[in-house]
Amino acid sequence: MSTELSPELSPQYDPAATEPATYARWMEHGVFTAHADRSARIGGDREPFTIVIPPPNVTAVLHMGHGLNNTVQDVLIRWRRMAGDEALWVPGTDHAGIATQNVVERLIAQEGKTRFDLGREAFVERTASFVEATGGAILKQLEAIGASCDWTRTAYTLSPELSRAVRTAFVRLFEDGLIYRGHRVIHWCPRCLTSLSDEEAEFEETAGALYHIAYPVAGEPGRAVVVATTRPETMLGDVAVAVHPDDERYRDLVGKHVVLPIVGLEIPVIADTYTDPAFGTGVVKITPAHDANDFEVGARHALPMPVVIDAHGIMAEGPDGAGRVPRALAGLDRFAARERIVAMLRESGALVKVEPHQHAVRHCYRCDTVVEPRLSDQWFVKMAPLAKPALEAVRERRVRIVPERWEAVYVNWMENIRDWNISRQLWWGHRVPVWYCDACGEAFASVDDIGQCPRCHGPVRQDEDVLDTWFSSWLWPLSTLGWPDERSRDLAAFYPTDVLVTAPEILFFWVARMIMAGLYFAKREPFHTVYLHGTVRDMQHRKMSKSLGNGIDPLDVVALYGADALRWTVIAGLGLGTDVMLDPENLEQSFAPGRNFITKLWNIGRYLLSNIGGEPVTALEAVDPATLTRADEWILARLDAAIRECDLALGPPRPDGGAWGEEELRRGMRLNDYAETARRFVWNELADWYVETTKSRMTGDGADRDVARAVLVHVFDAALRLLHPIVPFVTETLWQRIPLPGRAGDEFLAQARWPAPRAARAEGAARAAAFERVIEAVAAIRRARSEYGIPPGQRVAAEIRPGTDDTAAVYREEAAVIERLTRTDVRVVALAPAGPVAHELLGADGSEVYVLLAGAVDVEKECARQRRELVELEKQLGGLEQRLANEKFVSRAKPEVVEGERRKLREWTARREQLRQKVRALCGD
RNA sequence: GGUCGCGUAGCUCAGCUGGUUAGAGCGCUGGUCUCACAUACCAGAGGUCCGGGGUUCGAGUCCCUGCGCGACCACCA
Repeated sequence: MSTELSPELSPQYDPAATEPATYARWMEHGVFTAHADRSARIGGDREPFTIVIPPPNVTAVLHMGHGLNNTVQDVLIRWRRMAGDEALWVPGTDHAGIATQNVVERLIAQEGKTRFDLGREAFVERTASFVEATGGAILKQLEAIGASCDWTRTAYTLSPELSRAVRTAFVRLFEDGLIYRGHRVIHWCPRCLTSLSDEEAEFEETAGALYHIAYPVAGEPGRAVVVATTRPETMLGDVAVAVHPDDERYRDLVGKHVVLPIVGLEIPVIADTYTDPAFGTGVVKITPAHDANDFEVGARHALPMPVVIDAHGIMAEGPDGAGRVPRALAGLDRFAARERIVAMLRESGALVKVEPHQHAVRHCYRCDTVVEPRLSDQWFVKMAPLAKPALEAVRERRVRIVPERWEAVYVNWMENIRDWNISRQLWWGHRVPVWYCDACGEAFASVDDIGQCPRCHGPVRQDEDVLDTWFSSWLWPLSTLGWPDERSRDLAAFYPTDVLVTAPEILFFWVARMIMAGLYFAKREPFHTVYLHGTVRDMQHRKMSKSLGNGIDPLDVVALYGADALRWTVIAGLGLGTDVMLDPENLEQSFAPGRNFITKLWNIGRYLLSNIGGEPVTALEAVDPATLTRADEWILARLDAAIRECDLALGPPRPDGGAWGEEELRRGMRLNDYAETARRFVWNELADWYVETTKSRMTGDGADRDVARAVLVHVFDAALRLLHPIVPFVTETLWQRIPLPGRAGDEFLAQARWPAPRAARAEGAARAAAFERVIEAVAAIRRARSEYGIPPGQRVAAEIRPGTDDTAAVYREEAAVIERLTRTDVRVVALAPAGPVAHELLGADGSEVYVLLAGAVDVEKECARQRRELVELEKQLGGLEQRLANEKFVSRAKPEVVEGERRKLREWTARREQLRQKVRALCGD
């Protein structure tokens, strides 16, 4: 890992041996540590560029989704670090209330205990020590994939600092009247025994049944109304049936009563516009305690709200529910009760019919249990006032969402936002910072613990509930940088952050709420770009998941192919807005392209080091431009083009001014384009062409060798810089070895400057373009050789008839290069050879290449081929002529398009003439 | 039900505001162990751009429609 090691590289790159050591060196030298005082926002001379990690659950284990997500962030942060920004990537973990509590509950279940056996305090302690012992493992795993996080700033949502942020946020919202206690029907998980937010109760399409049940009309024997329900067990809690006020069929029933089957209670028929006359029978049962909509109806009509299902999903008489759960049903699980009730209804003849019914049922996002709507008291955040500025931030382009289409989803959600239930009946999390005084009945929200009632000094008790995990996550960009401490240097230096990289699934859970929190608490949106990347899927396009067993362990990949191969594969496969497909059955196929490319880089490095020699290398700036060969000019031009394309694919890094302009709004963040551009340059231009041309120059001595060495080192250095963000390990390792002119000893590629294109020189551009003629000639000769099946060992001759005087010089001077690359003797001639030849026509300037085969030419074959080519050309030419003859095209198309077509017409016409002559000569007609 | 997206080579996908002979990787075929690299090199085959209409001088690209997928949202019990 140091330049003092032997100049030779091992024949094979060994990532397993190299990567951990390289990472350790970066850490040792604090390469990833950001310095607040260097931020231009507080007087420094660097633009800050900040990313906060989407904190993985503290108990999580790295999976491909993390691999993808964090590689993307690392590419961006390494890019900006090299580009001269003060780059900060804040890592950390989320305490993950429900998820972690579930893990520990499962753990103690193995001991035959429940959390209630332990009691709250002991359970929280147990969980905390569990987290301490095993948590955060995922952060270590991130090191293995090369994540350049600033580990000196690692955060945790349940740390004392972040807890203070949570309490401060709560109290501020409470005091501003945006947090309130609500009594209503919420989503309840009977397994986790907690309420859930709307977002945590996920829809799942389910094939259920629609049960039609007859409710006899009281006092009108023989008459009944039929209601339809998917959850018959809730009927025990019915307090009314509702019809639409305009529904003629039932108008006379409104105000009368029906008899609730099984229970035997008389309940009123009410009129409410909530009822859809077109659905089912147009009569709907009203169960205020067990359905959110029915709750609204019940509240409108001041109906009682009897509870008939308890917290565990068991049929039981709760508040107001006395006498409603018959002994035969009491104690039954809700689904067992459903079956029993249906059977009872069938027996009594009240069950009219059962229809299959496809509908969306909500499930707990943590444990997948069917959610039960439940009447309870919860803490809510009023969202409308928070959503308004967050909506404006996106509309006014201070925040952009990439890909753009997610913007509409965001807007739609924001416009229809509902209040956020933030209390959870869990033990693991931030306890609601509210204290109650039983004596004076007051409730106090406070950042600091309250020991006694501030009013009457009586005893107080803290709210039992904890806050939704996302109530701490939504503060993440603020809290990790030191908020609410207004004097925090990090906050001043790095907030607002820049890019937020995550999956679309948590756009609402997290991203939208962070924007709201940032604007509310700090008056600034927390980032200017939300980059939503795709999902990692298998070849059947299924999400990778533990339960399907179709996952790929990123650490397996690292062990087999190295972190760089993993990173390369996910970045190269990540089109904007597309998913990444990987085959868990065939890791070789999935990751070989990455590994092969890294091997390619390694081998270029080997070539360079074994040919460069020990003498000092001249800096390119010190090389007299007049001594650059065409190949030199060409590769330097290609490098500049590659740099420009990469810059275009990646940036701009931030909006110019406070908001994104129309022009730049959709630019950048195309990481796969960046990867592909860099790969094409390194492989198809640098390795395939330029390196080949240097081989003969390296064996020589004198000035030209030094020029070649200077250019080769310069170009390879730039290539390594260009690629470092994607494949940091191999590039750093190689970079440490290459003999860069004027380098100090302890520098890292990770901190080296991002390459910039050189100032353009007309002379150089012309010479670079001339090298394209060489490439064409080589390709033509190779094609002819291949077509005639000439063994590589067999020496044949080729003659080139230049199209212009200028190119004549090019071929003469580059003949050696062409000979080397084709193993063919080359002569530049003024006339076409007399005898039969294997002939390949050139493009651009009309040059022709003849491959002389010592009498082995198959004239018939050659004739046929040239004929085919002529026919094809004439067809194309016909279309072109037609287009140019079309007045409308000439007058309406863009001038440069027309001009291009005219040029093409001239070239093709000349080629047609050449081809015709060839065909005449070959075919004898 | 609402909104949005997708359908281009065997597979995974690029193709920007409509304008050269539609590209890449993998796979496939043929040839090479050529002194950095067989995890490689060289050459090649393979596409009615989902179907049907339309706008236009010109459509893979824009519009309509059909078919087939997918995502997000949603109080049809």
